Amino acid sequence: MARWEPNARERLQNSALELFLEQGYEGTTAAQIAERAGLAKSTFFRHFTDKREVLFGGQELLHDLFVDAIAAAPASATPLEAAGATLAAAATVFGPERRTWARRRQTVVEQNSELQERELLKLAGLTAATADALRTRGVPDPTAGLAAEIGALAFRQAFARWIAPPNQRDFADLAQEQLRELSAALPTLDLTTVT
Amino acid sequence: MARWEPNARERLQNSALELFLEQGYEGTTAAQIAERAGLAKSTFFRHFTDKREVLFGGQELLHDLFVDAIAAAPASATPLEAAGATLAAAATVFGPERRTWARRRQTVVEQNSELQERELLKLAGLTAATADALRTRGVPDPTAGLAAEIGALAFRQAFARWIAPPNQRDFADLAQEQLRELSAALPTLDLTTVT
DNA sequence: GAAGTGATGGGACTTGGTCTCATCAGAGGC
DNA sequence: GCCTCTGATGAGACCAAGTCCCATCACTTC
Repeated sequence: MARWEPNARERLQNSALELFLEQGYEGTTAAQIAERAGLAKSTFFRHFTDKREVLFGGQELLHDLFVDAIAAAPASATPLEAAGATLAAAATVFGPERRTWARRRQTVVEQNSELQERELLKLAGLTAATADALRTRGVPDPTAGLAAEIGALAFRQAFARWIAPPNQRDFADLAQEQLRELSAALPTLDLTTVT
Repeated sequence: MARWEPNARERLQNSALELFLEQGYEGTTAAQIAERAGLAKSTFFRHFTDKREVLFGGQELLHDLFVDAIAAAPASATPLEAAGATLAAAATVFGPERRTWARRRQTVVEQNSELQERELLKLAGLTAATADALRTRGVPDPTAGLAAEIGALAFRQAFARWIAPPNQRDFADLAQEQLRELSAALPTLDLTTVT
């Protein structure tokens, strides 16, 4: 019997989510999470810088997927099309097998503002990376920032629908639909006069 | 001589900003802030729920200004014009006399991600309130969310320029300019085909 | 002058998070 | 088969954030 069971990181993530659902985020101690995973508190903080971070794995992966997706988009793609490519890339991460996990995670995040703050920071990072990648591609400001922001909005809305209980549709479908709806709505904001 | 010097809250805010600039945010203790303000640590947490919150006063005021500004906008205003009204309302808070304080505060926030998280949460709250106010006004989705998001982007960019060192221009000017630039850039994102 | 109110001080306590040192399993070299 | 090196872990001391409770004191009101 090995002293070290494998996948300590995963075990911590699963134990954390279980405990958060049972006792709430604030009602759960880092030491409890470690204990359920068969580890010590100090080991928890060796794997995650934060108690919050245990719910935010794989953010670097998304970051790279986004940047690569824009770099790989054809030169003929419009800024919003390039942003749409990031959503398609994200769909490879949000497969159907992750949906129930994402749902459970979401119920926890919704109940705690520290977690919402962390989520906003991560999303802001992805948005900034998207805007940078667009600028690298030659898209000028303020178009690059605007396209990234609209992409982020489509991402958030698509994610919310992907997780909404009766839903069975793919993330990719929902994301493209959201982006299409947003782009269709652009003319409705038209600014005729500014005082 | 009164036992309680007046303006405990303000004194704490000023002491905190001073200490953060001298020693950094993480290098400063809540107890130190309280001490410089002539108060006790427990009193600090009676005035601010967080160590972070000491840098985020007056958020409720902005919230109300935003909501009222949209409610007061003429019925003929387009969604982006209504969003622009929130920026004009914000300008009453960001007067020239607050600029140096805002600059100092910004240097602290830029150095710490916890503070950036908090700032993102506050801004997200304002954005959501703006979108809600637009919906109340009869603006349908997704236009309402989109207009609020663009307003928030204009706000962020205007704020950044307002505190950028050589600047002397009013926040109101900069905000309207940013919003105009963004709305002018909208056609450049046009999504011709979505795969 | 007595009672009430509100802001404060002080200190105990829990938990997040850091740091250091010892320990132990496995890989590879001899 | 033994030795050493490495890497993941455990244990515990330690600091600061944040909570809580209770005593204290200035000011107000009756």
